[in-house]
Amino acid sequence: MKDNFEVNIDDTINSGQVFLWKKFNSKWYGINGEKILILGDKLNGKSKDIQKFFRFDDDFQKIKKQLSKDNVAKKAIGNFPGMRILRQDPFQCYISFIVSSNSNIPNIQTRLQKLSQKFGEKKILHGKEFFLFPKPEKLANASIANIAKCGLGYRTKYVKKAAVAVNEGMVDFSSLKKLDYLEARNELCQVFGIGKKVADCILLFSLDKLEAVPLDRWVLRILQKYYSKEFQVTTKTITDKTYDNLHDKIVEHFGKYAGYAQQFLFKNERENFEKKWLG
DNA sequence: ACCTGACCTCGTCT
DNA sequence: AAGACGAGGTCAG
Repeated sequence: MKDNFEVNIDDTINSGQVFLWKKFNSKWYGINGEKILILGDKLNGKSKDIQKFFRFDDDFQKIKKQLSKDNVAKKAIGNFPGMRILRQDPFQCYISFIVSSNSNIPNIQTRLQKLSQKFGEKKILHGKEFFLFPKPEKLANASIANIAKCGLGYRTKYVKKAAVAVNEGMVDFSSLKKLDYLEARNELCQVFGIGKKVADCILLFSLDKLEAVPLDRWVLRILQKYYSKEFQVTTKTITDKTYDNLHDKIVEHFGKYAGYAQQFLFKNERENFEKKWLG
């Protein structure tokens, strides 16, 4: 709680967790489900929404200290000491990462903007126009043809089915939060279009499972580059079984905050390669 | 059980 | 300027 002043908003927004954020006149405006969040230079610690979103309930010093036992992570944390993991609106997070498969950040952002514009509620704030993230019901009842107009390609049917699953109660986020990590991941993977990587993103970024470690191309690259002794990763993509084996070893190595480790390593490596973030 | 290929679309790079 | 390339995966055979 006491080190909230350390939060680096830019680094946090630009770490591939969220996509519906824009900066106007040095203020960030973002959509989190049914809410519009506004962030100035410093966090307004009074707002409950902001506290929840930035996970002020986490003992950040303790987490950093624990992860710093690993030298590579320590360096990444040193470079981005104010980056946090965000606690997002679960439905938005769920759709966001389903839509992220085999794509890059500008692409993902465009798709989500179009979805919001087409199916989300319009709001005017500070004289600017915003669209809230669509409600599950709205997406569930949307036609395949209309969803497809948002440039989702083959992910169209994933989104439709995933929204229906939530709308009909097959997927219930508050129940998932109560399950342990692996049970919750198995549940999410039942949804058409959600594999282990996407499930891990949803769990880490919206369902409080800090031991979730999304193993994407970047993380695999990082493991090859810096952890050839600890984890033998040789391929660009991995099978389901390798995913689980690797995940077990990673949690063993980093501990229960492994998800935070992943985020620091990911951010650091992407910055090395100057990948694009949000505008 | 593993492995491989196909997959939509779009921004970027030639 | 048109064409190729690849991007934070998943599913099906």
